[in-house]
Amino acid sequence: MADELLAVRRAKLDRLRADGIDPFPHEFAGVEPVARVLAAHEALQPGEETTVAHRVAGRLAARRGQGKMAFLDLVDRSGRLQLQARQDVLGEQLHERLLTQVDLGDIIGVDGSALRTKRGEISLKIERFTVLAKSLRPPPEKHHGLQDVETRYRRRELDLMGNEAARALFITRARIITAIRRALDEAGFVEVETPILQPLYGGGHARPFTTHHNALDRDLYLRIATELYLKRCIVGGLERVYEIGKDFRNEGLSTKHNPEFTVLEFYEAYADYNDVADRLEALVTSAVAQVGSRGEIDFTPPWRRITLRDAILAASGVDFRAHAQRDELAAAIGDRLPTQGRTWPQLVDDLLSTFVEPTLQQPTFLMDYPVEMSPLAKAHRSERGLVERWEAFCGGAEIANAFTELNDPDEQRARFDAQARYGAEGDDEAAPYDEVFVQALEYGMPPTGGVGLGIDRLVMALCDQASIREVVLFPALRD
RNA sequence: GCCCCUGUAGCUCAACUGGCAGAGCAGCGGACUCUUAAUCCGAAGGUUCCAGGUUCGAUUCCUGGCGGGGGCACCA
Repeated sequence: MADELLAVRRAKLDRLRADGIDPFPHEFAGVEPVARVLAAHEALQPGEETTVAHRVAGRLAARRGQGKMAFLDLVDRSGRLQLQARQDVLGEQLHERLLTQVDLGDIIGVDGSALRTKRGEISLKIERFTVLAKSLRPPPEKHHGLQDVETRYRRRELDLMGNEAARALFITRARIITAIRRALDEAGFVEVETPILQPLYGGGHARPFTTHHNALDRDLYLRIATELYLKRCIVGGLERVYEIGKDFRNEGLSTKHNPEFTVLEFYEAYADYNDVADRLEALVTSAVAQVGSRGEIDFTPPWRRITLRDAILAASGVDFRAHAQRDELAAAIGDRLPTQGRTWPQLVDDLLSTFVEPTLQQPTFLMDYPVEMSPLAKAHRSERGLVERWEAFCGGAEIANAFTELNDPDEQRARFDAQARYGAEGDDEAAPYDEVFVQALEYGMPPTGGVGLGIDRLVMALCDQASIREVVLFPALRD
């Protein structure tokens, strides 16, 4: 019974204290990662012992043997190391304490000397050990790990503790982000932090979360994007800026959507959407170089670039450019999609998500979107009615979105007015008018290319994970 | 919000067509100085998610609820 398991561990805690041992000491200096110990003794022959001293620390993960010699497995963030406990080394009292008062799951520190056992495993012969933190609850099952999906998400610490693959994945995630940050820094970008609490949300098409500031007695929104603030940094002359952080969207949960998600946005003055496409390829390439890529997707540049029009035409036979009127387009679609009550831009989006998006397994840029779908993008230099925008897809999902940024303040004002009309017609995701942003453009923003990249989606693609919950440490769940 | 699947010991999983709820790991007692999913002996461990219903009898079938997973819708 659970209570008995807890009581046993409590009793051992009391026993340690009774023996004058602090089960929660303050520090344990000079610890080496176990991977370094293993690497240092590769050359040892089976049965060979050394006097090379090492100090390691970590969680006790397994124990074999209960007699005068026992083997223990110690796990730290770098790996797993076998410890050899010998009564003739430790003495009867300490040996007994190690085997009876120390439990699986306890954090212990060990001083010992390296050897390779007769069976060939590099190990540390325990000369001294220290309880660094007594574990009062039983750890996950030692060889199946923690399997229950709900518990893995809700109690991620147990998932990380019990499942090597989970630890490895989140380390990989961190390395991907580091690689991207380094590549941007090396390209002369300035990392900035813009408000998460915003008086007005903007930069995307989504419903926001609302919160309240007591002292100001006013509602604030959690940002849905960093776009408008980052462009104000461009206006101010920073020229190359980026931010990596959380955006929040008040929408449903799915394997591809978490209400808070990590996004990279970067803006580059004097660049257009073609230039920033090249840069995104380069960023992802540096991430792949750091961590490799599991799965079927080949991120080697250049990625396929195809216009949205040609992609939809090839997949569905419908040319949305030939049907500028809503009813005409609906007629061309016929009964392949429900068209009732859908607007022209929504129909284009339906064609994209139904016929094209699922087929985009390998990295692909879809170029040139209708202006109605893109209030912050600059008009296409040669195609009337389109803007210079692309979205990047892989594994059947969108990972990035970019445009040549609209920097004409009068046109931006007109685009906001159009959004306001959509809002009045009932689109509760229409972008709100942002006068401060438009005034910033009036001071002059250089021609600029900007990109938003979904970090969680990228990690999913690089790590071959089907659910965003596998790549977010603490995903949103129902209570 | 809708559809499908799912919930059994601390953990990982069994339990035939409705017939005494079981095993492994962990824990407990014991044996063991080169084990590595250590092994062996012994004893224990349960509100089968919750509430009803059908039945002589429900982990099993039915209804409702709660939680989870997947899909749809939503979501650029």
